[in-house]
Amino acid sequence: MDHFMPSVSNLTDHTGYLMRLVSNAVSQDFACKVAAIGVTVAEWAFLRVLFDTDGIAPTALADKMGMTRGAISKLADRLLAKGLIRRSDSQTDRRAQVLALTTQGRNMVPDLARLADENDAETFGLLTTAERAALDQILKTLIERRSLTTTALD
Amino acid sequence: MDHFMPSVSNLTDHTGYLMRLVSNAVSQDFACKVAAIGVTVAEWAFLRVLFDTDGIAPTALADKMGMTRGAISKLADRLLAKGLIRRSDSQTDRRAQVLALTTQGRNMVPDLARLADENDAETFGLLTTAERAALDQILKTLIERRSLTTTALD
DNA sequence: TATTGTTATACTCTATAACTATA
DNA sequence: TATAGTTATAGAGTATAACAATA
Repeated sequence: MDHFMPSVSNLTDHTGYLMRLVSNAVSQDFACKVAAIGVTVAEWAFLRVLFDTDGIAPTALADKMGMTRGAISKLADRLLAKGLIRRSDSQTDRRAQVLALTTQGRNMVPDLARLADENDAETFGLLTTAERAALDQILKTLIERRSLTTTALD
Repeated sequence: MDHFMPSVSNLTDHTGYLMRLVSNAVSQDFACKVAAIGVTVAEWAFLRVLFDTDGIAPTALADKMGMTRGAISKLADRLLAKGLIRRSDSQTDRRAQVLALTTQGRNMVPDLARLADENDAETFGLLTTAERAALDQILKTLIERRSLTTTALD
């Protein structure tokens, strides 16, 4: 007499689960590092985009970052309160706004970038050069195929 | 006259950033799928652990899942309200409790596991077999080296 | 009518710590 | 005193939708 054993996959059978484990750990480590400078991970990404695309509209930034306009609005409020960005009215469209870095904000970006470099090195430095290259390639493949082009991929 | 150009790394130069992008997208997709059954991603993991380790204490579960006792307590409240788990007092230690699946909860796990399988296939099926194997291996390496043994890795 | 940006609401997840009851 | 579990608080992130002003 056979028992039909329903095969129930383990959590760790799923690549998505493994990735969430690693990703959350890396993000939390990074969050601790940037917290020392007084910003969050989302704020760092916001500032980094403005570093290249200064004078961007909130809606455009939302598209670029894969966030809603409401979320961008709240983030902008916080960064404004911290004196890291400026919010001004568009000259051409009286509904629209323009977001830009303050001098303080702009000066902070290289420091934050360095922390991001460090964090990446600490975590992924554990891998061989080949493994690391493979991982980057695979992640970029997934991002492309799934059109997760939150921030233009170079 | 040289300008010293401070090199500021891009967001996409960081493996951690790429991974967060992919991981968040995968998790959100999965969250939508399991929401149809009425649970969250964290609740799925909770139920899946109980499926193998029925009758576990909250503190032990917190250790196993890499969460605080407070977080486990809130999760347990929700799962209790949904009728998916049972909470009883330990026989041996009157401070301690025992968490176990209800019949309804146990019956739900294979369905959830199937959704997790599907979600994984949809996302990582885009990769070649070799790429997928490499990704799993690399993630497991990172989890081991960083001791992210939230749930025992097989 | 559609779009820009803000605001309100709500929910998940996380972290810290105060609290009780028991050991 | 240490441990088991609960609860309160707070902040980050996410999502939806109502709203006022402008196009």
